[in-house]
Amino acid sequence: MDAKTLCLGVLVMGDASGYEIRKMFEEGPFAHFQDVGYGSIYPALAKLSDEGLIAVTETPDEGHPDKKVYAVTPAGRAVFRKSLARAPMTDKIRSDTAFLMFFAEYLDPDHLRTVYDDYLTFYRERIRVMQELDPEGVSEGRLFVRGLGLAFYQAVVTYMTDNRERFLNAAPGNADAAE
Amino acid sequence: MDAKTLCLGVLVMGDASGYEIRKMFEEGPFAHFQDVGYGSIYPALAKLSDEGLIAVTETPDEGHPDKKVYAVTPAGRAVFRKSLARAPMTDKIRSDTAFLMFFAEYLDPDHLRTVYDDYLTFYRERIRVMQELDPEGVSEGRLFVRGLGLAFYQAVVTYMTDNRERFLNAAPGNADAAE
DNA sequence: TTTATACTATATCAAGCCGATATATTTAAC
DNA sequence: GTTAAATATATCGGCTTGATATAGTATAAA
Repeated sequence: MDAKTLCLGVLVMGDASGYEIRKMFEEGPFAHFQDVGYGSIYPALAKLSDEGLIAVTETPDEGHPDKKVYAVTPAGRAVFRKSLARAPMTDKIRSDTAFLMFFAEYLDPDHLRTVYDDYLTFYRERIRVMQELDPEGVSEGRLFVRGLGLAFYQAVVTYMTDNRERFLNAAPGNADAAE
Repeated sequence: MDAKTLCLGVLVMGDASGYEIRKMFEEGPFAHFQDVGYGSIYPALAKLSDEGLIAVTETPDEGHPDKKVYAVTPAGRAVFRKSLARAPMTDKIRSDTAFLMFFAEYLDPDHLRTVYDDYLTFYRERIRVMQELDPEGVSEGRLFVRGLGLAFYQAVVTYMTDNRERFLNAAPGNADAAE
């Protein structure tokens, strides 16, 4: 999904600024399966605005300087619906930590242990935060996707907890460092 | 991880051509947690070559035309090890399918069902392929990462199998199509 | 046998994305 | 009273992505 579609998705749920859209992907409901940064959001909003798919309202007062709140237009809603009607492309998972663990034998054992435990801590914390959501009034889609995310994070934590000692001891550590 | 490090990683396991490197990420042992295409691989190999981190051997005969086989140099091995010594950045998961399911209420129910079942089929097949690997002579790191991948794919399949009927029936379908 | 399809193999390109950075105000903390 | 964090918009170079071009080889079908 391109940045334009992601922005439209956030806006069909309610008006938002570029900053607020970013927060949705950083900490909000999309954080565990999509990401888009300012460098994509602001150009996307400009293009969507040009195409008449969203409308902007500038609010100069209200504390912060020149906040621009965007709202999706009926045309924007139609375009968003059409985007969803297409077959989605396959998932993309990029885990540098998995790549690093793949090469465990090339690593200093202490570094491997640190990376391993930081990774576990990160996902345990993420699960904790996700479990806090109050399901009251939340859409079926959002609840389902949250459950899916929880299921696989929990699988990762379980696997890594169960195999921790075995893996950290089995990895020879710095195998051919003196080559 | 940038394309250069990913290429170095493949090459420390054994000499390979650009085409063979690509296959490692398309179908090989890295397929489920990293991806890199020709558009990144060939420029990366050129740069690594310039920097003396890999050496190229052209084999004009042997059937195919001008196949270039790359081998990592001692300097390349050192650089690769240093890359792994850094703290890896957090995982990036981009699931357009999850995004689509988040907005289930905006979708045609038949389309949602099709996407849902295609997704399940895709991951069931991926699990089947991953389970085929013969663990004989495979490194600890590779076995661990494969187990991790299997664990979370299985979690996804289990969750989606268990919640299929509930979700597909609960999603109202085309909720506000006539707005 | 010829034709078509798939595979091996390298390479480039436009469009778009990513991470970092710049700028500036406001709120919160110490 | 000062520092740090949060709010807020925006840009930029470098890199990645997906598509495309090119071309020989192997395999299978007609």
